[in-house]
Formats: sequence, C-alpha cells, structure tokens
Amino acid sequence: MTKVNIKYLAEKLNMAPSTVSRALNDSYEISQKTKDKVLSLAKELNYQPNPYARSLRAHKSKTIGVIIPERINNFFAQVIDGIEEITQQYGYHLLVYNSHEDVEQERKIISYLLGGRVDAIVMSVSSQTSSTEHLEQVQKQGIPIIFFDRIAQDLPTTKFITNDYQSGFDAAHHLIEIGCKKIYFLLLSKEITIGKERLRGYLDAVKASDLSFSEDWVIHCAQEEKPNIDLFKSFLFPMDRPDGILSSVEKLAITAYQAIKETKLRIPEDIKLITFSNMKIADLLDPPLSTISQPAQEIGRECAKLLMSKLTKTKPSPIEDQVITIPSIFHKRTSS
Amino acid sequence: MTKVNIKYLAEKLNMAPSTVSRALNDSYEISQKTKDKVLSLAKELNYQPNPYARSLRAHKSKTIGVIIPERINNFFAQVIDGIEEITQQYGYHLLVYNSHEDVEQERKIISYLLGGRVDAIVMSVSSQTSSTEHLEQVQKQGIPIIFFDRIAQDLPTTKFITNDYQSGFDAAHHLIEIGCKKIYFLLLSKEITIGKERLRGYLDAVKASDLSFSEDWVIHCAQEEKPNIDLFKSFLFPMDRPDGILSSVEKLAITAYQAIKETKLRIPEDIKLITFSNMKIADLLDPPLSTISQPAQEIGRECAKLLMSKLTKTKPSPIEDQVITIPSIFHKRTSS
DNA sequence: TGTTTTATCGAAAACGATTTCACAATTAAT
DNA sequence: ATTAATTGTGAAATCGTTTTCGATAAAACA
Repeated sequence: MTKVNIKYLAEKLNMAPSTVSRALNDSYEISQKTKDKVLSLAKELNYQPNPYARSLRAHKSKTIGVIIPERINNFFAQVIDGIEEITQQYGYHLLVYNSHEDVEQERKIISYLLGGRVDAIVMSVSSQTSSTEHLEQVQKQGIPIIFFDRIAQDLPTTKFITNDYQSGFDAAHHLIEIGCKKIYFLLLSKEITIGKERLRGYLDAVKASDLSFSEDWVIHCAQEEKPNIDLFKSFLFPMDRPDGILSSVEKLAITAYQAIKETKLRIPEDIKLITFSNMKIADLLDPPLSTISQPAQEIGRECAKLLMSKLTKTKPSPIEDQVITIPSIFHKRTSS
Repeated sequence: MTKVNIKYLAEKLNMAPSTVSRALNDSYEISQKTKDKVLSLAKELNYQPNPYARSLRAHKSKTIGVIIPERINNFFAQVIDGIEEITQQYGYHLLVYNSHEDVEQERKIISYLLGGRVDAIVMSVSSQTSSTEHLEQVQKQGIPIIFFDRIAQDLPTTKFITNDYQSGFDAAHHLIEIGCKKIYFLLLSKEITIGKERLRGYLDAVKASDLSFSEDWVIHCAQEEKPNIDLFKSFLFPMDRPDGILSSVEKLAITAYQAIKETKLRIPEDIKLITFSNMKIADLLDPPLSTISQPAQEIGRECAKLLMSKLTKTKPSPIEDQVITIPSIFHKRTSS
C-alpha cells in the first residue's frame, strides 16, 4: 500500500505539491479547473491529510486535553459529553485522562501534555491536589487551562462551578426544617474547593439554627469504600447517632445508604439523607434519594465554548481570571 | 517566550542538533560527558519534545482511538478505565469519542481517524450499525481495529465479548424456574450482536420449557425514554401482562422499573425482572435488581494488552480473526 | 507598442525531531 | 611506522503540509 499524500497526488497530476495543497484548501489562487482535477483525484484515491504534519506546521493540534478524577461517575461523563458536543463542531479532538484522585497521576498527565500535544486543557483536580505548581507550569508554557467543579482557586484563569455554598446551606437548612437535630456532613477531602464551599454553607446553616453544633459532626472520609463503611457504622449504631446526613459527594452517600441498610435504621424515619449527585436513578433507590444535581452537560458546554472562542480567534486574547457560577438544582425525594 | 526545541538546545550547547537528539535518546554513540551536558540543560530549560514532529517522523502517534456508543454508562466507563490502565504504561494516549448510538456520527468519527491520527482503534459499534463499510475502510488503511461487546461480526479481527448466549439462556431459565409463565425480552436493536445473542439464549431457554411462546414477547424498544415508558405501560396494564422481564441492556431495565412503579405492580411478587447491567448500586434499588454484570475493566485491559503487544513489536504481526469470550457473572437479587 | 495588472502556478523553506551518511581524531593492529 | 578499526560528532535528508516568494503568461491599460 503506497500512502497517498500530497506529493503523490502532485506527481499523478503533474503539478507541484504547493498547487495541490492550495487546491485542497480551496485557495483563491487556483483555477476552478485545477481544483476540480485535484479534488476528484483526491476523492478517488481517498486522500486523507496527515494531521501531524499539519499540527507541526501550524503549531496547533486541534486537540483538547480533559482530565477528570474519576470516570465511573455520571457527573464527569456528562461534562465530557457537553465538551464534546461543542468541540466536535469545531473539528477538535478530545484526549481524556483519569487521574484516579491521585496527584501523582495528575502530575504525570500534565507533563505528557506540556509538549504541545494539546491546545488547551480543561480539568477538575483530584481530591489530593493541594499544591498547584504543576498546573502553573501549564500556564507558563502558554497553554490555556480552565477548571470546572473542583477548581484551582489561585490560578488566574476561568473556573466554572456551581453555587456550592448556597446548595450546602439550603440542603442543611432543609434538613433542619424537617426536624433534624444532629446533622453530619460527609467530606471526601479538605483539599478540594467544592468540599470546602459546601461545608461552609452547611456550617452557616447549622450555626444560624439553634442546634448545638460540634466539630465532630464533620466526617472526614477515606477514598476507599471499606474503611468508610466501618466509619459510618461506628457512628450509626450508638444512641447518640445523627438523624440527618448531608453528603458532599455521591460516592459517600451510596456508601452511607449501604451502611444504614446494615444497621436496620429506616430512611427517612430514623435518619434523613441528602447528597450532591448526578445519578439518573435516584428515583429508583430505596427510598428515592434527595439530591442536589449539577448542570453537568451545560458546564461542559460552557467550558468548551469558552475555549473554542479563544482558540479559533486569530488574535488570541488571554483567558480572564473569573469564576462563573451555574446553579445546581435540589430534587427533594423521599430520603429527606 | 522562546520555544525551547532541539535546535535551540544545540545552539546553547554549541553542538549539532543531531548530537543533542542522540544524547536525549541515550544513544550509545554519544559520550557520557556530552550526554550529561545535554541532559542538564534540557532539564534546566524544561525541554519537552514536540510529539507531532516525532509522530510525523516515526509514522506513529502513540495514540489509540476509542469509540463508544454512550458515555453515561458504567460499562463503557469501566472498559475505558481498563484500557487506560494498560496503554498508559506504554506511554500511549487515548482519544475518546461518543457515537451516541448513531451510525452517521460513527462514520464521521471513523473518517477523522483515517488520516493516521491513531495507531489503532478499539470500539463498540452503535446500535444502528448494520453496514460495516466504514469499518472495513479502517482495515484497508492498515489501521488495526478491534471490537468489544458490540462487535462487527464479519470483520476479520479480534473481538472481545462475554458469554451472551449463555447468560441470556441462564437468566431466562432462572425466571422460568422461579415460576414465570410469560417472559418478555427487551431488545434495543436488532442490529447489534449482543442483542441477538442474548435473545437467542432467551429463546432457546423459553422454547426448551413448556411455556407457550409467542413472537410478541420480544419487545423492540426505541432509543429514547419517553416512547419506551408508554410502550411498557401499554403491555403492563392489561390482564394478560407478562410476569417476567429480561432486559438486554441496562437503560431499558431502568425505564421498565419506572413504568412498573407507575402501574403499582409489585416486584418481584407480580413481575420479576433481570437485566444486563454494570450498575454499581443495583443493591440499593427498590427492590435490589438482579443483574448480569460484565467484567468490563478486564475487557478493557485485554483489548489494550492485545493492541500494545501488536503495536510495540518491531515486526508487526497481523491481528488474528478470533472471538475471545470473557464470562459475565449473574447476581441474583430481590427482583427475581 | 510598451507597461502594468491579474491570474495561475512552481520552487523552496519551514515546522521539530530522527537518522543516514560522512568525517575527523584517536586507538589498536600489523 | 603505517594501516585498520573504533569513537564521537556534524551535515543534511526526511516525514507531509503550508506558505512565502517568485515566475510566467495572458489580459488590461496607457
């Protein structure tokens, strides 16, 4: 199989490669007759331009790097769908990486992307990420990087988040209103911004009430499921157990459901539960789970729109340092 | 910002670019002293090789294209995690595309990938895909392509599937054994292989029993949720409703659960249900849902292992035409 | 008729890394 | 002491496109 490239087409047509290239790109300098000849042969031989030669020449890869901390998660899957929906219209490709909530992995991935493999990066940082040197590096290299959901607050760039503080406040307030006296907050990591913001909302709501809040209502959970099950059971069995739980991430709420099932406590009679989650089937759980769901696809679309507008402009304006908030929606179901 | 490339390093070091390149690649032809000088400057200036220049030269992209029909789906997410786990060890990157169960999209994606953007493709075809010309094209171009789960049967390549026939048979048999007299089979599309195989297993189990099977037990569903809800309700309300349902894909089982909820029928007393699904939380549904779950990550790993072994060999042997079966696991829960 | 536009195309450089070939300089062999 | 082999490096070609810079011929103008 001889690979069909521009030079090959040029030979066949008895023309210069430059002419063929221009014809393929519909340049005004080329006569219609020549264009027709080139295009027809190109189609006949099924010519496909080499993207790497192009990228090398143009210093553009038409590729976006996407880094998420977890792939088996509806929220992130929806965000990527949203990103793809837009980028695909502009002929951009998506290189997707999973950091598995691991900073080291995240650093490695970033280093892969530093050589110009992608034109921009959109990411949600791992729950371990506290230092952001590796992310600053990206900016220094001149590669646009934007964040969503779990953001690197200090980096001067655009970040898309939901109204985490407000949602945390509202959810806690709701639990208080329906009679909870002791509301635990499940936290995956102190590092990530969303955790902090949701916690802040919860704290303010609790403190604004006349509940006797204590520091140990905030539960610092592990990444893995096993230790969390044990942890949850340890506070569910005693007499002074909580009567409400607000989970800052879906994963922990699922584990809590499982732990509660084992204790024979009833939801919502004995204990009420609300979680941040983009699960599709919260309705079908036993009992249906109250959730705060994020506009994931829209977040993805907004990220992509911003990047596309920046990247396709000939005069590349820098990405503003701003935080854009897209509100979440609270779905009250039986669990609360 | 001056971009630091090999030529720039060479100038700084007063050496030829070729020497620098060789030093960076740890060539035996270069003295240790020179290597040290080059490496230290490269590190100092944070040199990153340009992947596109490399790819152009080497005719290799170190990139794998992954095409799935649905992103918000645990099965496919797990498969990709499995693929990434392996490919990442070899320094390969993943370009991920969602065909949204649409052949046209699928064709478009394939055409993007034809120009040598990826070294290989691993995919699961859309439920609409009946003709496979576009997939043959890929092979003609010399790009290895392998399939998993939803395979293109006629293409001579390696395909990874689960024991769909057997699982279909076993699930149907199980429903018969626990007393079902009228078992409907939910089919997403006649086109896809897994649907056909699972259906075949179901049919054989039903025909081996003394149930009075009728063609209309096989329900051809739509892609969207709305019409399916109506469709399901239309056969759930009448007196001659089924007392068992076997769903060939998760999505349809979820919709069925919702429809059943609206009819006030009880699961499993009035109607029993089993589905193919990789849902993590089948346990937490109301009632817990019996599933046949596929070893998704392992499928992904096996796909990637095969490709890596083929691609990293200097003497590239062709990919065999074979079907590799990795068995699913049946999880009996309350719904059956 | 002579000069300037305009239309159409080709030659060659460039993108950044790798590799083939060649060539010194040094060391080993005869 | 002369030749052969070895070691370390540089020059230049290459991968496939795009683009700059000309070049030619035809058309338009004076």
